[in-house]
Amino acid sequence: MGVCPVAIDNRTVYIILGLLNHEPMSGYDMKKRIEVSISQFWDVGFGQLYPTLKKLEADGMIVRAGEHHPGRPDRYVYSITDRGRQLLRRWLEEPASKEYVRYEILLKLFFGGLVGREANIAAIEAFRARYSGAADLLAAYGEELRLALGDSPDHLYYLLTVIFGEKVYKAYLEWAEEALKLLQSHQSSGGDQP
Amino acid sequence: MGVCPVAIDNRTVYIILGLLNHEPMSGYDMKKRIEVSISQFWDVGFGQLYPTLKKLEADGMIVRAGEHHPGRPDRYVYSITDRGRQLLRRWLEEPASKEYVRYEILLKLFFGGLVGREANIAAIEAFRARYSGAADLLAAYGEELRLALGDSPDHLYYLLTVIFGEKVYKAYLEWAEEALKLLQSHQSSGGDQP
DNA sequence: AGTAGCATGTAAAAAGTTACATGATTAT
DNA sequence: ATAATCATGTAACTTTTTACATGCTACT
Repeated sequence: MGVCPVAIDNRTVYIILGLLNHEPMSGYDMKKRIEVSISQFWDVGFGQLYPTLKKLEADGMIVRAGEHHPGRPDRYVYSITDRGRQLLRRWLEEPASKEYVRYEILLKLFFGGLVGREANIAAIEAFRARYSGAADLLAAYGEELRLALGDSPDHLYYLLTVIFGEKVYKAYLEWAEEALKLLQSHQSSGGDQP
Repeated sequence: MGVCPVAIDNRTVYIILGLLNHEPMSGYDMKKRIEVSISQFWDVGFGQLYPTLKKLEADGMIVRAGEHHPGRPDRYVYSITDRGRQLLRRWLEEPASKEYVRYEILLKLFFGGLVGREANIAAIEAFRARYSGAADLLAAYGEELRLALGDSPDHLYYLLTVIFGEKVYKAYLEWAEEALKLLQSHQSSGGDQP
């Protein structure tokens, strides 16, 4: 009591607690769950996951049940405790921090005058390729979720995050189209030295 | 030669080189420039900027001209060297890394079932408030840039990054509207303990 | 007299990435 | 046989954030 033993800003903590609040699972399970949904807006690697699990257990936010299947890899299933659920709820009720983004493509375009049209067009094409498939996949997943909305109160919340992705990916693709048109209409002379 | 002395993944390096490629300036100047434009898609703090300047100078990518105004704070103006320009160009021609995003609001909504409607609605309202003003400001800046397109070949590239922001912010706001409507139509029973 | 801006930095801590290490099982 | 998946983790490194430290000038 008194001193808070768990880091406040470490979102890995809350991702773990959030997943365990739904059902007990192993670190490996968490990683898989994260990959198919959460990673789209907040990714977590093994290098963060396993150490954070240890810390959360030491602080009594989660408990570990060792499952030693002889002849198979160890598998430790974690569950959330009441203290952990409290911590999770406290975080959920705090205002969310500002969005954090890093777009290397925009960095390169911002300084794009140095290299000329072709390199910049190629960069935008690559960007578009990254999202044209992803947008369709997300839309399909969104459709599934919309149909299964009644199955669980959580589905509505999952859907909100999927709709976010749908809109943002659509914005990405529209931008790529417009950017390519703009670059093609303004023929710049390229940035190579004479 | 042989070993590359400058870190490959440190984008602060390229932001510095990109700015200096345009004109010589001090670290403090760079920070201000970054704040009004680049920070929207890649922010850099003083704690990264000054140490990176030292390293770039040690590696011969930039040179420092000391300006000791007696009675005023020291001011060191940096310029890019040919080696620095080479490094910048090499980076510009490489494919851009994948976009990196962190949306805490989506994390909270994903686990939003635990706290009930009001907290989630408040989070989305706060998100909307963050961007409704920003979107207008960006649009105004975009208009200026469109009118001044002929003044410099760089303006077209700046405009591309501004259009990106316009589209993405618009997507944010549309999502917020839709999300609020969805939450209000599906009256969930709240997540508090009985 | 106090605040804001100019201008430089450092130190420590936190967060995140990457690579490595181990070893079983299952599918091709 | 070989590759992929299951399953755990550690160590080193890089990156980023936060807080601190200094001191002058100009404005209110």
